[in-house]
Amino acid sequence: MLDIKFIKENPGQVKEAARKKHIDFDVDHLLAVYEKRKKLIQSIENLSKVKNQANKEIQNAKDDEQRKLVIAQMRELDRNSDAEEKEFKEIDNEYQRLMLLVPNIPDESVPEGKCDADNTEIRKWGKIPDFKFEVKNHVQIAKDLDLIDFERGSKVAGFRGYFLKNEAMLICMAIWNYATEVFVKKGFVPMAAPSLVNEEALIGTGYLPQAKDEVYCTHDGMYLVGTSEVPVMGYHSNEILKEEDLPLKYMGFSPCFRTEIGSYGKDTQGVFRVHEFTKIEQVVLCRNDKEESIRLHEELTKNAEEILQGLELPYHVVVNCAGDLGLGQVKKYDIECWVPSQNKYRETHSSSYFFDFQTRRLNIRYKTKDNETEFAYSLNNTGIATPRVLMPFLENHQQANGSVKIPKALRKYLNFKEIKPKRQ
RNA sequence: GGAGAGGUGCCUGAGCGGUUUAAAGGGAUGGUUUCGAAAACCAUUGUGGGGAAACUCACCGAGAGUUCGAAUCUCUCCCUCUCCUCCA
Repeated sequence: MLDIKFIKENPGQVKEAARKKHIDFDVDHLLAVYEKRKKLIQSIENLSKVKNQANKEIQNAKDDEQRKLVIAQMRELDRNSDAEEKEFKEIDNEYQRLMLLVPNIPDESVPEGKCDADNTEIRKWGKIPDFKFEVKNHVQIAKDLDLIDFERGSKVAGFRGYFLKNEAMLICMAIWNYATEVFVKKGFVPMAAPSLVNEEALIGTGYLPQAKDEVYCTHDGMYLVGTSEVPVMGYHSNEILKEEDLPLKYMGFSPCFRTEIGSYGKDTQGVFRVHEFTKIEQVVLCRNDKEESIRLHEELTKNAEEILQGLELPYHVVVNCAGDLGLGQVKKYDIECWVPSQNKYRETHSSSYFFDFQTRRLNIRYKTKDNETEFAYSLNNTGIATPRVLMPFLENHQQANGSVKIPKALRKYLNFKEIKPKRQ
């Protein structure tokens, strides 16, 4: 959510943001609704003032005669105010609805573009492996080594269902342990967060109302989160934090659920795009300082890169074009890992900052040293998502003999150095 | 799931139809005092909207209702606590 004062003073910037993000939003309509709402509020408040004064008169009335007279006048006033209040409710609903749909302004450095194809690479790490044998994709590797059972997965969980088995499951747990250790060392507070949440948490983070199709909801009006960013951001909702406690850095760990509506036919094989997965997420609240946001954004991105380097996975970082930004995002980097079978990089991480877009919705503020109350700024980035990372993991570490080698960083969490073919 | 008790300002907690522009205590901030501190005393101390300002409106879990008037009465919902039941 943006500040209505900002929208009023800078309608051009908001219009430009909508254009750049390829979002259809009528700024002039919002401002018209806002002005109408304001006039109604003023009118209703004037009436309240008159009524408040009349109430004092009733209290101070010397006799019943006078009291009855004022009461009669009040009844008349009430009759007129009912219609106005009804009109206000309608206008206010419309105003609240529209305010949730105003896009945040992308940073000047965000390139033009419509979709992920227009994202631009800013750096690369790691050597793309040069295999001297026929490369297998991760689905084949998983099948050959009995690591993931997709057939039985779909039997139980439907399309995109899967069971992680044997070393695949152990590796996922090792990756969680490894990543957790990295984040705790960096001062992040590790947190197992709820994945079943109420509507407020999803509105607050900017996933609802506009992306309703992508979220699972339950029969009792709860929702399954697509990322622990949602519960972890909700953690401090309606709170006033202390400036000296900022930045607050959390490592959220939770199952994640995504309907993947709108991605029919994409990545139908394997563990890249599934309905249910597990993710470690970095979530940060900081002061309302643009420079600090930018600095922390780079830091969160580097943290994720460090983990990929530990996993010895070649990757590159792209800056997302404006059309590939979410409603609230100011700027986003995706980190994409090299996938040998596809001969391209695929997204494993997404690092973004929001300024106060989320914290306004969630009402997360802090007291400055001068005792001013300000909205905090928020950021988040993936830490590591499993089993998605198994796709580049299994493929990049595959060996000519069909085994998969385990990178050193994970060895202390596992009692094997490679995944060997199982004897029949 | 069943029964009961509650949700009030930064915290504890009073108020149960008009004197509440929310008592009292604690905390915090400033001041007096002091070589300095503690203690004591004095003062200040919520949020949001409108307005240049004076000022004004709203907010006592959320929403609706009764009333000239609601923190206070009624209804619905949400949440917390205690006990029981069940349970990984």
